[in-house]
Amino acid sequence: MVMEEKLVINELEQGRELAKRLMSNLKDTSSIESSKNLISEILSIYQNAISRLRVNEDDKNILKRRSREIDDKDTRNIFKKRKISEKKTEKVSFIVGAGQEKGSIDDGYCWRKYGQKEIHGSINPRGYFRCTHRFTQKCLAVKQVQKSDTDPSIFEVKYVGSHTCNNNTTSPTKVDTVTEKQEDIVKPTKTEEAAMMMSLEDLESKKNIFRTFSFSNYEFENAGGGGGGWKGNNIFQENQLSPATTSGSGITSEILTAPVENSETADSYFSSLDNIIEFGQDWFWSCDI
DNA sequence: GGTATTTGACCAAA
DNA sequence: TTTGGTCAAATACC
Repeated sequence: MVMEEKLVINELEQGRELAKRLMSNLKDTSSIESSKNLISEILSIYQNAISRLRVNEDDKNILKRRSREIDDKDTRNIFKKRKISEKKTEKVSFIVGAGQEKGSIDDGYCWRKYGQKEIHGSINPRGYFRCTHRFTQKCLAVKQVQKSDTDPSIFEVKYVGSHTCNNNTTSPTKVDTVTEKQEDIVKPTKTEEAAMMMSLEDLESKKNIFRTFSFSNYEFENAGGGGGGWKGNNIFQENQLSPATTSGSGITSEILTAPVENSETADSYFSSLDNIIEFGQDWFWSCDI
């Protein structure tokens, strides 16, 4: 690990410890001054960490440029990564609720598994699914499901192509995707739409927050094979947002811890945090908390 | 027996 | 040559 990264981790750990102390302080209303000092320290530490990361990013960009120059001179020994498909895809991260590691994911459609592949650099294999009605109705929808390396409770699902079939599973809130004008993009069910936030090709963005779900009836790690794992009671259950950050296979999402009293909470929470970091503690103290 | 999953082989992209 | 995506025979389940 690079020295700079160690420093960042160290700073973030300090921040975490201070936040813990702050939390205990806040229980005691008499120590408001102490709490303010702690928050100032936390903000300062996070600011440092962010600055370091930004400097690192600049360094990486320089290295990338140099690397490209070298590539131009000699491309024979450099492995080129497969270009991302130009087809529009939709990537969604799902969190499987506690005790549901072998639970299921239902998105309102019937899927049939046609392959599984070990992915270079990933611990977990990627499952390949196509619409059950591929041959009967020439539905070309495909999806890829992979368990997150960093958090086994998270499934990363990539949809490719759109459903042209009429049939789907039992989801009563299913919307008709055929009528949608979004070519090549799978329209999620209304249940999903109401319950999650999706990101298109921009999952690196820190403001993309995924609402999370638990599933039933999805046999991702099919132990026994056979016997229709996709039919039955497909119930989406909305979970509380839980702290998790996933990365892997180029699919990255951030899921934020926040109370979900209403649907805007997570967004405003992140937005506030962002503002605090961007504008510093002066802004912070000028706000009513 | 019908249907779904598993898994090694094959192919194309980079 | 490596890797990701798909095919299809073998296998398992209902």
